[in-house]
Amino acid sequence: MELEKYIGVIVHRADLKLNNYYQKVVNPFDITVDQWEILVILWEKEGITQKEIAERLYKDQTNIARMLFKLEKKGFIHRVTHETDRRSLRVYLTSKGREIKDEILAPSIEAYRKTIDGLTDEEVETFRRILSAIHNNVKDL
Amino acid sequence: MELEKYIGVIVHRADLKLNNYYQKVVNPFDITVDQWEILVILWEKEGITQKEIAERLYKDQTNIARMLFKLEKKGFIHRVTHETDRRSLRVYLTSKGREIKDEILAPSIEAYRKTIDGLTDEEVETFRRILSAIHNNVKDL
DNA sequence: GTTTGATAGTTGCTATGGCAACTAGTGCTT
DNA sequence: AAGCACTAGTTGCCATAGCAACTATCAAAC
Repeated sequence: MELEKYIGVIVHRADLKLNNYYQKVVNPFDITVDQWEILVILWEKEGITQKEIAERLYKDQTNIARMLFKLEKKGFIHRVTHETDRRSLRVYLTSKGREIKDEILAPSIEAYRKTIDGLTDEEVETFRRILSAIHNNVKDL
Repeated sequence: MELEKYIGVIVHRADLKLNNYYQKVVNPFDITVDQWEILVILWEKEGITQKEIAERLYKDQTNIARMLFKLEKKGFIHRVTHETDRRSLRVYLTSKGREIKDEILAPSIEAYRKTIDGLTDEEVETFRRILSAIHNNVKDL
């Protein structure tokens, strides 16, 4: 069976290019795409724990912790021990972390627009639906 | 804008799950998914150079070299200097590398089937077409 | 035939991903 | 209150990804 027939193979290749492109978009802000994802969550709601961020992003708690460490080192966020549960850390934005929210929005939307260029709204919706179905098919296997 | 609206984000999440599932399929053969991709190419044609493998897989030559090193260490392939161009290395399968070809085919096809479970042929084709369009939209940006 | 530019591959660095083992704090049970 | 299972987070290990700098070789120009 040909390599390109496997859905995983073509999705992986597309993913790499997409990530590559998105990385160029967020590069000027001195963050990575994954760090940007964390910031998006925090712009929505501050004070959540590392575990909650991991769940919200469907990512490994281990890596969230490491990314947060880098974001903290770069001055975008800071972490404080949870008042009632001293195992947990609440994550808050610094002013630097809050400031780039508005700056990054326009290039982000522009990136989204370029990603779906030439496709109809219906095609994009169809794509989302089928990708979601595929995702569901393999997520618990 | 919501995180899940970004195509790159949802493609990335799906990619991780797909890779995770495919990894479980090839695990019994003591290889990773990316190493399996290299083997698929070699089952098709032996004696090609590392550069050719990288081009065929749209991957970084650097990483192909490292993966080949691991495949060699595990005894699946061996490399010999090109007869006329001593900079190049031709990659060949060992008997061990050839043997797993047939063993791995059935589980691979089964994995493919599970991936697209519940989707019509037309939906799969549509998905391939739109993914390809998205891929093309970002690949040179 | 020597210089010069291009090419194949390697090494080193930093990024995330996923897993296992570990620490420290929590909370239930007795 | 002592014991024990559970949980949040960290550390270590190995996987790929992408980039820059490097070595060795080739090939074309002179």
